[in-house]
Amino acid sequence: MPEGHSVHRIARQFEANFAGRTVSASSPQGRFTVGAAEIDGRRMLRTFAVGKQMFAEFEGDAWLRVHLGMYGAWDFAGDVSTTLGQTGEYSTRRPQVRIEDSRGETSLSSIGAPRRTRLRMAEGEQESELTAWPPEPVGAVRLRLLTDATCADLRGPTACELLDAAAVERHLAKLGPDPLVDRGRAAEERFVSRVAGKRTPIGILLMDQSVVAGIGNVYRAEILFRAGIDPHRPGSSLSEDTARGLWRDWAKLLKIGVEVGQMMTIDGLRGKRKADALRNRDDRHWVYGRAGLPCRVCGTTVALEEMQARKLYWCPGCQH
DNA sequence: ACACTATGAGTAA
DNA sequence: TACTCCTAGTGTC
Repeated sequence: MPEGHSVHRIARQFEANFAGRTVSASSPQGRFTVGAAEIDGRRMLRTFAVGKQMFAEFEGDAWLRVHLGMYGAWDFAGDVSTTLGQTGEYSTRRPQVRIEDSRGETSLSSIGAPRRTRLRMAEGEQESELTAWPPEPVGAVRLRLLTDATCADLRGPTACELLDAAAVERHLAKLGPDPLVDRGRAAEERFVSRVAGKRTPIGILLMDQSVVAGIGNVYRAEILFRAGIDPHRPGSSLSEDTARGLWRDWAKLLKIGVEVGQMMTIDGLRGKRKADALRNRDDRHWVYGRAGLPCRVCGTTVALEEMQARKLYWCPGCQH
């Protein structure tokens, strides 16, 4: 679920609903009690994402750093106003969180990873429980951030810690360029030169957050397929233009991902095919998760192997 | 009840 | 390369 696009969406959600507001913080699960107490009652100044990491600044030089890891998630409830799309990443298999906006209208949230529905009441439950505010925490909520109107629950992060500005800088310094943060030509050049100087397979370089921030296992496989590049090729074997193309395609896919709320890596679809792709994860990618199936382009069986303890999907027919 | 999986990454060996 | 941490959903017995 969380590659770079999700984290940018979540950061935007915090900007929309938490920035500038006083926030109460707690750790219902109990594993972040001290940190939550530290920011409880402070005003959140801003939130931004770099790669897969999110940083939220609170007044008084208190920074929250969150990394969702492989299955971390933020669930939002209450007023979740946003200009983002509402495509519904989890519409088919996961229940959504019902959102009531400031006008009292109800919609479904596709932000974060809604895993619980409040649409259905258990038998015998009171109506008041349905609309209780704040909602009862469900599952292992590491951190709950709450304003008068909006509730954000964090579960399963691989990192959740409080830092000062200097420590934030140290984390940022380790990260490679993120197309949504580093928009200039310099970022592109930084990526290109990092790739050109390494004999490491490009399939590994794309996953290295110090080379480029935000790409995960899905985007890695898809970007390389789209470029027709064998993941095993050393970075140094790619032409400068080819490396540049990878960066630009990542920038394009990331932008789509943030807008749509899904890793849509087969872009340009229309009509039924687009609808299918939005609804079914199986129709969304060229090679990711398609081991043993025929390549959508050439029919060659999509290969699967372990690379750095992660599953690598690619098409030996299309990628050289 | 238990086993296994996942869009991640740090650390030890 | 292997182990570790975090959580929830799915599949198997």
